Amino acid sequence: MTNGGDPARTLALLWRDEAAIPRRGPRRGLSLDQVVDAAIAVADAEGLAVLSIRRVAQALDTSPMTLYTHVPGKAELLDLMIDSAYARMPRTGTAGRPWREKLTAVAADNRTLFRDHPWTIAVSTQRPALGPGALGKYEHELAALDGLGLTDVQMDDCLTYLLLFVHAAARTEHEARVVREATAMTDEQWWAAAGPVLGRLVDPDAFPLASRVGAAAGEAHGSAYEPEHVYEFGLGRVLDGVALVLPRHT
Amino acid sequence: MTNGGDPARTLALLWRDEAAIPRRGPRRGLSLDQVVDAAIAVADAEGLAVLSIRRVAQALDTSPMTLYTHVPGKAELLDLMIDSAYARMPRTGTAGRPWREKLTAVAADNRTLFRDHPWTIAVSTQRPALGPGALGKYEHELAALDGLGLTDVQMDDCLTYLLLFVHAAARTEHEARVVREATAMTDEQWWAAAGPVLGRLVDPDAFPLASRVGAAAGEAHGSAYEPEHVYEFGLGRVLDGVALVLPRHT
DNA sequence: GCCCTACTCTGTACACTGTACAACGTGAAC
DNA sequence: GTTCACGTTGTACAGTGTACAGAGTAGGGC
Repeated sequence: MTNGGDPARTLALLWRDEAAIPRRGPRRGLSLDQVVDAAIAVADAEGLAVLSIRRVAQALDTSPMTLYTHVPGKAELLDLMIDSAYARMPRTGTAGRPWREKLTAVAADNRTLFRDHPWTIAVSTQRPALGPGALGKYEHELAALDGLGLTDVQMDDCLTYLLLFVHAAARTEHEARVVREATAMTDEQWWAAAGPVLGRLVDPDAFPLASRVGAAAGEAHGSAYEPEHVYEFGLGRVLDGVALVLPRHT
Repeated sequence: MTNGGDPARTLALLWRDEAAIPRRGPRRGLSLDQVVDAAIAVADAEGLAVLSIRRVAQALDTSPMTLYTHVPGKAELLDLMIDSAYARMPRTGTAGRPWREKLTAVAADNRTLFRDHPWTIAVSTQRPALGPGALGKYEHELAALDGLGLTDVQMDDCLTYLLLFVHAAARTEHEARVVREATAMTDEQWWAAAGPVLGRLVDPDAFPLASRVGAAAGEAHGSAYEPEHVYEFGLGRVLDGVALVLPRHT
């Protein structure tokens, strides 16, 4: 999705490198920040699927091709959007608190990011666009793992693992909401439509465990996936897993 | 991505409901399985981004609109593709082995699925298309958690948690490969291009932890994300986390 | 054996995407 | 004052899912 072209060009944009801005020609009618902010506004309000160059240009009351003088392409625009979202996301201060609280706060901050800007869930973070936002985020999150007796590599491992979980949980939660809105059907309505047909087509005795456990899980949390429960259960297991890596298991 | 229209219609297709096949009209030149298999072949070979109704029709040497007599739309086609992949994925037998081995095998089988059919990573599994493949998969995976003293709800929780991790790990691994191929650049080449520019633009003292830990992690596993390491480390933590849920911690 | 009609197959059409390209006007540097 | 780098813009291309309408086919009822 992202990672468009020349890394050097993208970095110059991310860090607003003054050496890269041209000295000749007409004045620009728009600043880079205006373009990025408009793109974020569109993505927030209407989703990544609706985000298009034409749509952003429309929001800025200019022509689509004008944007290409500010940004090399859509991929780089996404890089800039992500870094801007990183720079503005919450960074809860937890200095002096127990490590479990610190990591819970890091997870919560990331969850807030994914909820406020669901489009961040879908863009790749491989070869991250290392802008000021991404670096500030990484620095802040590493602080939660500092001083626990972990090696540098272990700190990175644990953080990667934690964020992998939060990202995945946010993705399923977001998918659930998208499906609900796209089908204009709650899970209850969906099951009401699917259940009887399923009952007619499939023999429960052929899938005894699936029938029993599926029914129990469906009854426990409202019918299907309960994102809140997935997150709470998962985060608990993640922290338990990390605890065993710490020199003093606390 | 998936979850198109009428659940009843989709279920009838998934279970190949004979009551739903029409009795009148000309003979069809194609079977549903041919359509699904052709779509899977295209997605395997060329990726989900290239998978289009026109492309599948071309592979079957027919016209695009013909496919719509077999399948209501692209969403339902994806449901059918997924269920077919589920039905054919490996199900390693681990009866009588310790629970850790069982869950490791479940994770490995899913990882194999995601590697053999990377497009399965990107399609939503919310409100899963409950076809024979999905049910068989669920039944088999629950067996790995049976008899450990867990409640039904806990069995579902632990399985969901494990699969969430494998899915997320597979996603980052796949993204890394896509980025590498799309940019025609190895991570080393990318860093060689980005590193010096980054060094010129950013002051390491402003991000002390990030600089130190990032460098250590980059040096430990080749430059950036090492998917194999992420998987091994993560799976270990997942199993440690699950262990504490078991009545007898073993 | 015949007809009706449910069905399959297909070409065309619409609104949408990212962005290459070329033409035109602007304004800073020499 | 001239030059030419640069910003702005309209048009164009190849692609997407699928609605719709027309044409041809064959099973069920008589």
